[in-house]
Amino acid sequence: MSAVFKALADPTRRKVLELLRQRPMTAGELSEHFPVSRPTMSAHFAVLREADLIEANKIGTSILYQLKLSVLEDALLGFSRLFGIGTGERRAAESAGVARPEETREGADE
Amino acid sequence: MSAVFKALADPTRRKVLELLRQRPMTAGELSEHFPVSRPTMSAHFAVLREADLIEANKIGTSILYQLKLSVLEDALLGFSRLFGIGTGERRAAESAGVARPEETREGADE
DNA sequence: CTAGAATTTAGATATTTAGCTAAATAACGA
DNA sequence: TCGTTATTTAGCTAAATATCTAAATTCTAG
Repeated sequence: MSAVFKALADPTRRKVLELLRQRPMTAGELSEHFPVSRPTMSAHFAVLREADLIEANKIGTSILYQLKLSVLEDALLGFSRLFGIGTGERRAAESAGVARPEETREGADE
Repeated sequence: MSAVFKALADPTRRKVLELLRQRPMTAGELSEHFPVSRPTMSAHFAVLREADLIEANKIGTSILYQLKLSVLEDALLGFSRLFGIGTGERRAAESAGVARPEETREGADE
């Protein structure tokens, strides 16, 4: 999981994932969306691969990258659940011995 | 949002947030859970404060840290929604050629 | 006011990271 | 085979990060 969050820490990599949400794209196609060199993009792809967030498939001379949505989903939901955030039940974790209630945010779910 | 993901990239900081989910704790109390020095922990707290994920309140000679769950929630849900993960309807878009000509929104990042 | 406790700031170092250019690899087509 | 295209690997630099020890800050008690 640490690898996933590490990968998500960089804006370029997050945007790559967003692009891949639409459809698989080659390394070159993805690179066109960013103002950095191809080798730099290649390094970003390597980090995303390392985190198992994308999958590479050689197609001729190109490499087609594809989002592994389930991995992203597992990491995000898994972490969110630790805090009662998201699809799961929204549990009031804020009401523990807090001196002053300064923000009663609600209506997330449930 | 970038600051939040940057903050979440470190395991120590993620664990601090988890601890604070249970109840507010002082810097010293939090530090006891980790094998690093107080100044190092203080730096981690600064990153979390910078990302607006925690709030500091001086209590006597101590500093009580408190999780700002809504900020974490907004970041996590906001990003998840970009991928159709979580609260919304999860549609199976994992298979390759989905390619909806739906003009997907992007650039809501950073 | 002085001592002590909790925390942060300062200053230093080692590691990691993001970026670059140039070169290597791989797959194709002529 | 040769040249072209797509991508990665190598090698480098600059900046950011995580860590430490020592010193400064802030607050409370006595």
